[in-house]
Amino acid sequence: MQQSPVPPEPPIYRRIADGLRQAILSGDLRDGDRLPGENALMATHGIARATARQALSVLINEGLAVPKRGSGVYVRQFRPIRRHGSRRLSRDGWGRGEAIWDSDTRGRPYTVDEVEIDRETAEEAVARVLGGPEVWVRRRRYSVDGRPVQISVSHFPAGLVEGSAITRPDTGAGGVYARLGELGHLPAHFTEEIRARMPHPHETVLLDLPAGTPVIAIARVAYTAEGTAVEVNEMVLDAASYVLQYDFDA
Amino acid sequence: MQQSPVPPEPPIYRRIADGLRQAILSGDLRDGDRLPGENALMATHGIARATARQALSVLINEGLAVPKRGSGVYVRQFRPIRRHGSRRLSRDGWGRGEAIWDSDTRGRPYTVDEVEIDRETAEEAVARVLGGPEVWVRRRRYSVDGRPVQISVSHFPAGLVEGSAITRPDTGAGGVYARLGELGHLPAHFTEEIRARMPHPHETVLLDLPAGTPVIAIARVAYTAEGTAVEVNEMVLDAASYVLQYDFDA
DNA sequence: GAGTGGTCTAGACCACTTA
DNA sequence: AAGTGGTCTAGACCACTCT
Repeated sequence: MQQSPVPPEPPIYRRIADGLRQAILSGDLRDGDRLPGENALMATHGIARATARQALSVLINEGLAVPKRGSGVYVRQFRPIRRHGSRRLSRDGWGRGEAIWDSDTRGRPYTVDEVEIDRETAEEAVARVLGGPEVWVRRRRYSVDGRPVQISVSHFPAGLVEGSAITRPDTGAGGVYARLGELGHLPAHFTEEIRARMPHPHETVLLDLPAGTPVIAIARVAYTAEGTAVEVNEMVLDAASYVLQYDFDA
Repeated sequence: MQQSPVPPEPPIYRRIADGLRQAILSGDLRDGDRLPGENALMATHGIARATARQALSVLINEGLAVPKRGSGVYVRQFRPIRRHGSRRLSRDGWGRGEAIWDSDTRGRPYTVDEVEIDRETAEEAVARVLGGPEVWVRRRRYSVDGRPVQISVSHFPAGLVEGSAITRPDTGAGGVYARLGELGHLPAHFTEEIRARMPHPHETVLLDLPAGTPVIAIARVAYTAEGTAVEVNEMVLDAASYVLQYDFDA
């Protein structure tokens, strides 16, 4: 007897996860809806508890569901903020200015906390770009609707900003860029390097991230018109809260 | 007796995961090294197998380790490709042109496969941008060093490219943009929207992604100088294989 | 108090890799 | 053949949420 090559059945936990994913992506289960819990899955599929948990953990690690202790597992909500990088100023919207992805374009108010300002010795990569290891560092965390969405760590060459408002909590009107301008080092060019990865544990805490949420890491360098690097800003964003947009010419 | 508030000990599996993560991040365990396996963790910590697995699964879902059946769990390797978005042409490197993150800047050769070209009815968001649902679609997959790193799906307005080489596998010298130029629709402006998320199952297969790897999704729209959208390109990148770079003016 | 998810034990059989 | 990770069962105790 010739056996035709049968595609092997996926394991039970995966078939269950596939069904639930389908229900979420098709819209049968909507934002915030409760998924069948461990007990429900055990009963309806006749499986052990560990197997039910495994099925749910697939969706949780995919970022599609969020577990809430003592309550249940829920479909994850999603409403990203749009962050503009290079924005072409000469013409505001090309074509109809339509975006591919939905996002919340209203400028939702954000709050800043966890402000820390220190004089430090920078790590090697930052020191290399800024031309020396002595830096002032401004750390802060941004929240929207009371939920943290971004951590930001800015580095400035110490010799350049020493004594200025940049080394103090309140930088005054216009913020650090206005102060850099007054010091004769107005940023004119930017480079942004972007990566995505799973968060480190301390980022998970600071951004209150559920499992299955990647972060977007942006390393932004500001240069003066003369080409001097005057700021290195390392940002870590909750990937579920952001859409980045860059507009540029060919 | 007054109890001072004791910080609760993390669970065993988490303490083990923390230790292993520390070993990885500190460099004690390097790229490709083998981690202690399930049996080793059971013996040295005196725990059940499921607990050892849970500890390892933390690192796997963080993208720090990769399991290989029948062999072991290994520290994940990492050497991203640098992809340039808007590149400032007038001056090649600002400052010393130093980058924050390591990356492979040599232009490694890539291969293209899974090429599919079809005439389709586009989904709503794409149709809205392109001004109609009738499109030609070019799907392809890029690999570097034999490993898939990117999926790309390009949409072109059917009425604009009908009959041109864009509707055929071989687009000729200069590729689709050269052909668009000949048709009088040379792209002059681009918009890129960027998101990061965990991959969908079919993306996991196409990109051969281990657990714990996010993807970067880029939706790129090309516009002519007149502002007509002539291409919507939706790319999905293995986040572990890429650093995106954007250069722009203030 | 009942139900939920979080952690953990002690087994079992399997497919796969390595030597 | 021995060792590895992949799947699965059948229990247990806990902290937490909901009503």
